[in-house]
Amino acid sequence: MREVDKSTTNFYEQVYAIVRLIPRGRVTSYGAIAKVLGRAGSARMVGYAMKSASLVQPALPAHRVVNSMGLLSGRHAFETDTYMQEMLENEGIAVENEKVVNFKDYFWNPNELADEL
DNA sequence: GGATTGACGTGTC
DNA sequence: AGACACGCCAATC
Repeated sequence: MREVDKSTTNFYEQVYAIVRLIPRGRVTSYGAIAKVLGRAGSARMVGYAMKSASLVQPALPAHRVVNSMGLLSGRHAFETDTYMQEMLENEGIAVENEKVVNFKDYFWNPNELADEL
């Protein structure tokens, strides 16, 4: 676990940094990201940050971030409510009924790259 | 500056 | 299995 800056301003940047590191064809959860940031249990903050991520450039692969159940909870924040699903399917991730199929199998743990942060 | 809100998570009932 | 409750903490009103 790398030491993270406690500055709240950097909190968003930390989130963005991790999201950008998500490999293609993989997904992760808000809780996992929050955990890396030392805010385990505060996954809401991650989601909140992601909401503003739409304004960040380059655009983040936010479609690869879902909740712990693999549900595309943030799909509605995209240009179209189907954009997120289509994007995931385009990367080889099956999405059924608004949630990732075999989510556990596609799950990417950001803790593995904590050293690079 | 207190109250409300939220792209969540885990535990109970 | 599905519904409900509570905690978390920054941002926004």
